[in-house]
Amino acid sequence: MGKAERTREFIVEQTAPIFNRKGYSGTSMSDLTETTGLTKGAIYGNFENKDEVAIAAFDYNMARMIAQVRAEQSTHSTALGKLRAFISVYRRGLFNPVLSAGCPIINTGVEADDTHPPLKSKVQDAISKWHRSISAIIHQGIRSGEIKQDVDVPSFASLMIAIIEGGITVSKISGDLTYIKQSLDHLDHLINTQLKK
Amino acid sequence: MGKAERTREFIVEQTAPIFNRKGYSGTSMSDLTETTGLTKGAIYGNFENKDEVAIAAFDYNMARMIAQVRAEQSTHSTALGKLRAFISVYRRGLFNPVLSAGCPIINTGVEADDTHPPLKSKVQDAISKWHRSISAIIHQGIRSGEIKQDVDVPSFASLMIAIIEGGITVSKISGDLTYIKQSLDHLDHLINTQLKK
Amino acid sequence: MGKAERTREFIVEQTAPIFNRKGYSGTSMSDLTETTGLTKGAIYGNFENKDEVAIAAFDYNMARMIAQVRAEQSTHSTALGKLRAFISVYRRGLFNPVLSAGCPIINTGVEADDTHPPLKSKVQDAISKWHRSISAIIHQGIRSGEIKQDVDVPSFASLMIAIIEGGITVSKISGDLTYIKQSLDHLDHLINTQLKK
Amino acid sequence: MGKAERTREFIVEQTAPIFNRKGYSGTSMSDLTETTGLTKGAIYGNFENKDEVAIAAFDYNMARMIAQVRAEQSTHSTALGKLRAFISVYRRGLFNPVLSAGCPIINTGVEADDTHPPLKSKVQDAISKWHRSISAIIHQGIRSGEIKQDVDVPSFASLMIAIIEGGITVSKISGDLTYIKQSLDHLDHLINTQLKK
DNA sequence: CATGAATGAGAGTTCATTCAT
DNA sequence: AATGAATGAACTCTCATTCAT
Repeated sequence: MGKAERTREFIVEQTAPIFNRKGYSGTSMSDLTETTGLTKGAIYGNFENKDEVAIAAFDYNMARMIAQVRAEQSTHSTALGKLRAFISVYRRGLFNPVLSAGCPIINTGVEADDTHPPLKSKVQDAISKWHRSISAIIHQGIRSGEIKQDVDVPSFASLMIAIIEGGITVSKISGDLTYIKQSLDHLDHLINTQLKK
Repeated sequence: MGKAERTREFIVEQTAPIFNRKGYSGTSMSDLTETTGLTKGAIYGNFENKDEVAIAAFDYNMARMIAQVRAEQSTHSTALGKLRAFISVYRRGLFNPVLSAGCPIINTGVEADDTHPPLKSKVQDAISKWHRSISAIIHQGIRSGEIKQDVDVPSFASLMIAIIEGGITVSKISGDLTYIKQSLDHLDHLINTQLKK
Repeated sequence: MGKAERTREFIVEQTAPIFNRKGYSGTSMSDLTETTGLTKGAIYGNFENKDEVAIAAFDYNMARMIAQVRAEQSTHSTALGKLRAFISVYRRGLFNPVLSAGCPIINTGVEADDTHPPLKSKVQDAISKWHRSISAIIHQGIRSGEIKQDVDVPSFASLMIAIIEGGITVSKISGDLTYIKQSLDHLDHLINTQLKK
Repeated sequence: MGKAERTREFIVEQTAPIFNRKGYSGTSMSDLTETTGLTKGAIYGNFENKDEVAIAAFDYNMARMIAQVRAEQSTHSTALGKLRAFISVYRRGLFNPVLSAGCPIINTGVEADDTHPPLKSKVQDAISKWHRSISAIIHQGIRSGEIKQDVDVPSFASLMIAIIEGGITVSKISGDLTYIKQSLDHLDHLINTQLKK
């Protein structure tokens, strides 16, 4: 890994939490220089502009979350276990460095939706990918006989995402962990009653 | 209502949708003058600063939503009907002028959480109030015999809010109405199976 | 004249000589604020961007030169007199506030040619207009019988412009007034021998 | 020629046309690295700073033009032939690689005049040298009996330079070759009528 | 009260130059 | 010598806010 690439990664690692916490327009280039200890020139030497840093930061935040889910999933061999891995990651939720400022999908999506097409598109991709990932796991569980055959897979995936995101987001902005707890408990219950044979 | 108050209301009505769509920092004072057709001075004559407009806009958006819920509730005399009124309002959801840019609670809360204490506090109040309102309706339903006695009222209220907000928010940012539909359908189901006697 | 328009004119008057002296890219917004005593906001309140100031400054410089020529021409009723008015203005040349930093057509054209299409186009318009103006005067002199009938009008106009611009520009950059003096003396001679009947 | 000197020449050859086209401040160090394929360090290893490259580039452009004139002059043994060599070089003018962006004397002089003393001084030297060169040829023609004795030598040299530079510059910025053509045709005529015995 | 020109701090960005490797 | 990442001053431009009219 060359020096440039290392610096690029360093900048992204350091600034990704700030973008997640303060949003795209709430994060200034000066925030980035203060956090990294680098100068503006150093950041512009490694990124075309602020957009590119923000996009890399979103990618980084997503990659970290996906890595956490994968790590959790790797300890489970069943489809239901892999599904519950999402819940486990979000249950650690606001104590988890990536999610402590709320889920990057929502944080980024809510701001970008009407103001920042490139980020919006990134967020939409992330949601689609997540939806496909959940669906694939359920299908695998159906094939393996763990999960009921008559499940409406895309609908369940949509509901699962909505419940998780609703829970974490309302807990984050209200400061009350009840929301995420109730959401995830309910989701566990749904998995046990609606999916599990 | 004096002229000043009428101008104040006019400004709030015109600018509330912009704040909901573009957020606090994404909305400039120039957006406000362009939308209202007024001058800077007219806005500063009626509001101390941008914060005060934003807060009034949030209040206005919330008041409109509450009014819609109240209108819907007034056509129902049962607790379950009143509860389902929330669902009806959000089901019209993204076709509804107030919610077309997503729920103001989430839109405002997500941005304000780490950057704007006064708005954050407004959002938290709105969530608490909503939670209390749902709880009160359930309690009333219990007293009237419509709703099971052993319901965990605060937990149900939390879950209800999380599911609604998760659905509308994920639908908004993904552009896919499935999320809100599945969420509200599921919530209807929960009301029928977990609350209704 | 409203206040905005007065400020706009003030900015242009004050900054036009700087643009002519230092060029477009050599003139910074800070040069403009220092010269005018205004703030950046005041300039940006009256002009879209630096380009717009530069274009207005070029127009202003051209207008001043044209005004000088017109004033000189108004004291002559003959075509030859009107033609010699151009020479008179350039003869005062480098002692004249507008031309003291060289002719704005050349100064602007040389820089803009490969770097600034809008200014380049302005300069080309100015040259065409000047060419047409000279041609029209010669034609009028032919009609009135002052000027020989067989003159190649466009060629003479082109030569006249080239000689004037060559003289003033070489004098400006060499610091030696001989060039402009010889050029204009020769041009006078050409008018007397090639045009005058 | 050592390696360092070869690199230096390579840089100058490659960048001289850019400086002539875009000017000193319009040419960035990045333009130089892109054009040469070298790195910043390579350029700073061979030149103290951008000024030094610009000066070397001006010298190179002038040397190329002088070489073209010399080559043309070497095919003529008479003073008038040597004088007409200047015209020939400028007649190829805008089709000639060195002059295609206009004459470096004017391009550099106009920008440097009020902003860059070292380049300005270079330009002034070039003009003086040219003036002396023309004067020497005329004197030689007088001595050899080709040229009239009563010619005002310095004045003719000044006029000649002004006409050439006016022609090429106005043609360059207007995009109309008439100016340079009329200027050089007229100069030929002047040589035949005012100098030639 | 309303106007809108002006303020001024700070935004994102560029670029000649330096220096550890 | 050459590299190219990093510097830091200066650049163009924005925007919430003020205040003379």
